[in-house]
Amino acid sequence: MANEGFFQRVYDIVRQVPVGRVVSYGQVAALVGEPRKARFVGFAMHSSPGMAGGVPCHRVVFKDGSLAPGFAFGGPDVQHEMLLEEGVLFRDDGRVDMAASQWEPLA
DNA sequence: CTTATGACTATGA
DNA sequence: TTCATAGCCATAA
Repeated sequence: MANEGFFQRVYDIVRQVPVGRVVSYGQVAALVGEPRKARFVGFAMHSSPGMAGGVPCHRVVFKDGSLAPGFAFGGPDVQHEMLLEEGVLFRDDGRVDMAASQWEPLA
């Protein structure tokens, strides 16, 4: 493991995110051991096989809890709805309540 | 080989 | 609080 491409490692982490939880791009990057590649985490999601590949890219959000504008499954509203279905808590601003729904890796 | 691009984040106004 | 800019570095052409 860990010898695969950077993207492959990102998919591996995102795949471990449980339902009802979200992670920030920077957090995923940190979990793969490279916190400076936060942008490529998002880029990896763009190239990700999606749910079909076991990569719930809709659970990956900004550190702020905002969703990706314009690159979600058809609109941030769709991603927002999907997360609601998974039990993710949202604030009135339309942002994810990171304090309650951010995934904390259990080593 | 070089250049351009990007689902980010931190910082400053 | 929101908005704009800089730095970040892998991937594609």
